[in-house]
Amino acid sequence: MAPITKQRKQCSQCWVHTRTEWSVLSKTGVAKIDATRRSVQYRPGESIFHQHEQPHGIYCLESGHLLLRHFDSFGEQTNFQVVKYGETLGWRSFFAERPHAATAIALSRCDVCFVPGSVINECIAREPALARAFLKTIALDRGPSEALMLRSPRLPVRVRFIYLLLYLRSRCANHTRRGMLVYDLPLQRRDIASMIGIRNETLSRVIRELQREKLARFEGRQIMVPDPEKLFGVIGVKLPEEDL
Amino acid sequence: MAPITKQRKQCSQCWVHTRTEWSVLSKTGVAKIDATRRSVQYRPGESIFHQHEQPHGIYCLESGHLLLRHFDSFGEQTNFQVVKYGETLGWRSFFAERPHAATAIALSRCDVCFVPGSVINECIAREPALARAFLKTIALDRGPSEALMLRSPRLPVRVRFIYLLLYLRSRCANHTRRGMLVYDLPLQRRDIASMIGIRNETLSRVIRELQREKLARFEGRQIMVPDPEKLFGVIGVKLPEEDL
DNA sequence: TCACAAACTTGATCTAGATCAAAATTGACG
DNA sequence: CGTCAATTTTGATCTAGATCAAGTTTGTGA
Repeated sequence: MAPITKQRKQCSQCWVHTRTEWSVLSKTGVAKIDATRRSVQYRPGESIFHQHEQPHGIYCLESGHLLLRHFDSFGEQTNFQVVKYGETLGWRSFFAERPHAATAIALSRCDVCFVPGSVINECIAREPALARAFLKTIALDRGPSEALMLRSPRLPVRVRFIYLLLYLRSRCANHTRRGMLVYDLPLQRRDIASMIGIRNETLSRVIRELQREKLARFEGRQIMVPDPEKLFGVIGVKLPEEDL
Repeated sequence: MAPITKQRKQCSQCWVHTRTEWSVLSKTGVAKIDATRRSVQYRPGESIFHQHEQPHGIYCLESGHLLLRHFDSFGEQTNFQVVKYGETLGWRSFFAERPHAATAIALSRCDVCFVPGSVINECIAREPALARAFLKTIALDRGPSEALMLRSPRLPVRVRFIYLLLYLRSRCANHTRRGMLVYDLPLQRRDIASMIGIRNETLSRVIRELQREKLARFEGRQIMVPDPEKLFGVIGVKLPEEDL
């Protein structure tokens, strides 16, 4: 089935616009983007762009979650990023002027806008604030330290998994009033395992262990963490005050 | 011993200026930077900035090599980048507006210029081309795929090591006319091991093995690769024509 | 050029996590 | 609601690479 293309409401009225890099743009800039963007809906499993393809612009995720997945020459695949509604994607390859290093796969129903590169280039030339915004986005994206923690082969699997939960917190978790952290994962076990470079079976065992230690409860795709401070304390990370 | 501060020749006459992001700047821009930058010389082992420090600007490496090293909360350290003369550094944290995620350590005698953030901000606001240049730099920096190959715990150590050689090629290797690739590493064995997350001893064994297979010859800090195409073929990477 | 420390290599074990092989659970669809 | 396929869990082994313990080489400074 081909993805569904439809014209949506204006950018200036789109809630996403206020939360992304575009928010720094002038009205003229937004109008220019609005005039050329294209909105497409994807179903779970469909892909938005493919590894090795030449990038032609930047995407904007209006709803849903998606996954960035890299295939290497050994046939192994690694998921290295979850993208949440309200984020932009595809900028790294676009600004690097290199083929995409990953494939973006919809995890749920996704509304995605595509903004052509030519328009972005124009806007950046005219409004330095947009460049600043993207500079910050790229600079923050999985800064070396975070990537290092998730993948360092020297760290035990359970540590890497807890780091992953830390990473996923802002993307698929909510706090309840009792301070409990609740994840609604858009991911299967296999996808989770692939994010920290381990096998399915190993993930199962780690989960069992954390469950036994009462650090977290796992029910299907839901994870409940009764005491986040305790869980993340295991990896020596203190959560900022406002997060508890 | 305190690092040596000295005033050097003008930026406009510095060979580095022509090869970095600054090259896109107007004369006025360059002059502005020249007026505020500060040049410092470091000896091997000295550090240029420290993990957790707040960034105040961007550095420019005029000569020498340095290493970016990350310390985690488990006391492990990971080297994740070699910076070569003619490159800038410190931009990621600067643009992310976050503390440095790594410490920069001189591997050899290094001449480093520091450009204060306020001037960079001014230049970027005035000349979008500079923002573009940095966007490209950050976007290219260890794009996910490269980082993934060097650190993926699923890849055997020998594969990660060959990927490391591929990565280091542009930073500390030269081709001879016979097509042989010669590395002059500014790194000790332990530093190399730390870049791919393995132990010293394991690195020794991998080296011995590659030597035995005649894929490379190791003499101290020099590595000779008689047939690069063959070596990198092991990891399924084809070098672009112009590199052979 | 000698002596001591640091860096590196080698060999012998040990173990975390992979791999293999079933079972158990979940889910999708008629 | 029942059936079949996909996903996940569990258990039993196996192994790459870590760890531990000597050696050996290299480098540095008197």
